[in-house]
Amino acid sequence: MTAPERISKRNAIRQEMEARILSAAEKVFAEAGFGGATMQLIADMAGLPKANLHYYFATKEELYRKVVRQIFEIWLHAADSFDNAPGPVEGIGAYIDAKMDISRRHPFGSKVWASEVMHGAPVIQDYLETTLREWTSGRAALIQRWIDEGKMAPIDPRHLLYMLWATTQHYADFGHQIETLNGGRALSDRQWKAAKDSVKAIILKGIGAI
Amino acid sequence: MTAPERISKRNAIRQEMEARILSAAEKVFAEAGFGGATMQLIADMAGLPKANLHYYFATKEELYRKVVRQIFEIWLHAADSFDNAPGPVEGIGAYIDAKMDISRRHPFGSKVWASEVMHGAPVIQDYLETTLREWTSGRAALIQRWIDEGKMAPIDPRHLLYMLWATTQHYADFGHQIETLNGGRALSDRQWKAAKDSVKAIILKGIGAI
DNA sequence: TCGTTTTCTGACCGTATGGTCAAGATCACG
DNA sequence: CGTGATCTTGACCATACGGTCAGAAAACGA
Repeated sequence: MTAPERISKRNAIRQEMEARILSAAEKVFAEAGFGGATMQLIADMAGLPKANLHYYFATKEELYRKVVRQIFEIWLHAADSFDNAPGPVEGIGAYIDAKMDISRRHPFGSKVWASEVMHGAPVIQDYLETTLREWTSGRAALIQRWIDEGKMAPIDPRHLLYMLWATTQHYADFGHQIETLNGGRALSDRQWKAAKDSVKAIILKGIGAI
Repeated sequence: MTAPERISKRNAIRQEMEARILSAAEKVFAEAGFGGATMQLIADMAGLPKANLHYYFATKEELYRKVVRQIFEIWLHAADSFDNAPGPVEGIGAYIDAKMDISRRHPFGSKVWASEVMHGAPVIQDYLETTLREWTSGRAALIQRWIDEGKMAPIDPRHLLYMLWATTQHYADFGHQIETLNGGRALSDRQWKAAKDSVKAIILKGIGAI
C-alpha cells in the first residue's frame, strides 16, 4: 500500500504531532461542536502555536474530517466480532461488548460522530451512502439468516441494528447525563459491567436468542 | 398561575413572534449547533431583522435556553403515560409510543437537547440535577415495584430507562443516518409503526413483561 | 561543512458575529 | 386627538475567528 516510510526524527515528530493534534481536536470538537471549536483552543490543548497547527492541517474542516473518519474506522473494526459468529448470542453479544468498550474508551469520538450526523452529515455523507450502507445490508442479511435458521425471533434486522447503535453509543454521547444521575460520579468498572450485562440481557432475550 | 393576560393586538403579536422565533431557533440550533448557529440566520428564518430578534430575546444564550427547556417540558409531559399504568406492558409500552411520536414530531428539539447534553449541559445542568434526577428516581422506584410484584424480570431500572431514552431518541437524533440507510427517503407512516413495534417487542419481551 | 528541505512561530489581515443604539413607526388608551 | 408605551429597523461597533506570510530554526543528505 503506502511506501514504507523511512524512520527519521522528522517522521517521528510528524507522527507524534499529528496524533497529539488529532487527540486534542477530538476533545475540543466533542465539547464545543464544529462551530464552537476554535483552532486556537485546539492548538493550546495540543501545546503548539496556532500557525504551527495550520502547518499540519491546512483548514479546520480538514482536521475535523480526519477526526470523524477515525471513530468511523474504529467502529467498523469493532464489527469484526459480529462475523464468524455461530449465532446471535455470540455475534450480537460480542458486538455489544465491543461497542460498549469503545463508548468508554472513545467517548469524544463518539460525540463528534453523533454531532456530525445530527447536523446532516455534511462531511461524511459519502461514507454513509457507501461504506455504512453496505455494512448495514451485510449485517442485516446475516441477522435474517439467523432468523431463518430459527436462532432468533423474526425481527426487522435494521431496527435491531439501530437499537444496538443507539443503546451502546448512548453511554458515550449522553455520558454526562448518566454521570449526573449517578450522583456526579463516572461509572465504575462494576457499573460499566452492569450496564453491559443489562443491555445484553434485555436485547438477547428480547430477540428470543436466549 | 400567570395572570390572565389581556387580549390585545400587541399581546397577540408578541406571542406569535416569540413562537415563530423559537421555532426558527430550534431548527437552526439543531442544524448548526449552538456555536455554529448565528442570530442572523435565525432572524432570516423567522423573517425579521436581526435587531428586532434581539428585542425579543436579548442574547443568543437566552434564546437557546428557552429552546432547550421547551423540549424538556414536552418529554416530562410524555412521561405521564408512564404513571397510572397497571404494569410494564401498558406503562412502558405507552412511554415508548409517546417518545417515538415526539421523535417524529419534534426532531429538532431532540437534537438540540442531545447537543446540549453532549457538550456537558452548560445551560441545563441544574435541571439535570433537580427535575430529571427526581423524575428518574421516581420511575426507577416504580419499575422496581413491578419487579417485586413479579410483573417483569429483575433488571436494573436505570439501565432500562437509559435504553428507552437512547432507542426512542435515536430516531430523531440520528434521523439523517436512518433516512440515508432507507434509500434517502424519510420513514413512511408504515415504517414508523414498524419501528415502534420493533422497539416495543424487543424491550417488553427483553424485560420479561410478555 | 554547506546547501536544501522541513518545521516552527509571531505578527498580521479580512471577515463575520453578537450585540448596541437612536430614531422612527405603530399601538393603547384617556 | 394626543401622549406615553411598545415595537421595528438600518447603521454601527468591538471582538474573535480562520487563515496567511515571511522569515527564523532545525533536520537532513552529501
